[in-house]
Amino acid sequence: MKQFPKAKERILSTASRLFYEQGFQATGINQIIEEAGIAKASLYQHFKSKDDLLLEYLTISDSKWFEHLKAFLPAKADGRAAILGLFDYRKKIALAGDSKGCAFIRVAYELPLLTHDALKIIQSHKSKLKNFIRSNIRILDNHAPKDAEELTELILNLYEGCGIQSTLLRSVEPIIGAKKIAKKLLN
Amino acid sequence: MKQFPKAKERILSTASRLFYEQGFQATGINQIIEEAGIAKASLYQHFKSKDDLLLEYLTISDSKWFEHLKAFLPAKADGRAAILGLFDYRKKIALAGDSKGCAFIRVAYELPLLTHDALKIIQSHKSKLKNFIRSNIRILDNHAPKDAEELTELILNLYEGCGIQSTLLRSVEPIIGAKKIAKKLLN
DNA sequence: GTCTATATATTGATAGAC
DNA sequence: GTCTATCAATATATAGAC
Repeated sequence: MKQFPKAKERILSTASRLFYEQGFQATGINQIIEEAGIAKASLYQHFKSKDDLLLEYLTISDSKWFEHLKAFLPAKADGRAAILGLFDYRKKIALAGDSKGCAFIRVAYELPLLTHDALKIIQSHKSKLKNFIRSNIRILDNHAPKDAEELTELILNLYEGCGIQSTLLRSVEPIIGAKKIAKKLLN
Repeated sequence: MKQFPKAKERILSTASRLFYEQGFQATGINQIIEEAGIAKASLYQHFKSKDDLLLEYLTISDSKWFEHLKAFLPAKADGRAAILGLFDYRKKIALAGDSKGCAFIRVAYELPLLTHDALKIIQSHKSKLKNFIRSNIRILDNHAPKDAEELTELILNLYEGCGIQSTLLRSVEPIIGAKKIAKKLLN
């Protein structure tokens, strides 16, 4: 029988939590092993380096984010409802006590000299987000493809912009306001 | 006769450059003094701590940002031209070789447990930016105040959103696209 | 696989001479 | 005000016993 939770999983979940709450650089290996309750050598048994831990953190955060979005949205939400649900999703996360904004933006802005691998994961995540918006715009849009693409960019920027405002102001108001605007844009 | 540049100024400009290029935590006191060409004790003669250096960096960046914007915009630009100029300003900065995105967002996202003072400077900066947009919207807007405020938020989110996209993708295309959209919104 | 103990480098900050 | 020398703490990472 396998232990639950296994050491590797405990390390990864602890590191993920700390990376998000404090930032990557502000989180030391020592704090991770202490809070995970394992020895330092055990961490390096499972992860090559701290950077390796970051890659796994980003990979898992990416898949979890979309899983949770899917679980959050009403089963048959598509088109307009799906896009508006995206703002509700952001609002829900922002309201969850200790939100620090988008985890991927956090890492990208903290580490301007990011490794190629880490940046690729982040860009891939945001690309999938844009695809999500685009495909739902196309469902409802009866305009030319060019207009649909422009609306996609507008909604995406509105979404990212309100996330920034919300994080800097420590308030959900920018998200609420952005959703109202999105509602009109999608009429 | 005073030296030029004085030690304090050399420290601050070196620290500012490194904070922006590498991030705050990734920049050590040792690197700052080495590149500034002064002794460590001299740094602590002028600045109480590294956090103190951060506060001065943010304060100066704030005022310089608006100075440079003013200098960048055509003398009589107001209303529509001023807002579109804002996107050109962002584009110009993004094209300047080593751009790492908005300095204030960088700090806020890197340091989620920011001191009250630092966060206040950042929020103040973004508040001034919103005021800039709002006042220029009001010049051209003949709608109700409520609509003007909504348009202000939309433009602000569009501006911040394209900054994020541009930084993550290492491309100016999101800024160019956002300006096109802004142009239509302001018609 | 997990542990203790250690290695080496670097961190932010200070004491005290000049 | 500027310097050299040094501080204690912490960083990431590894060696080797069990």
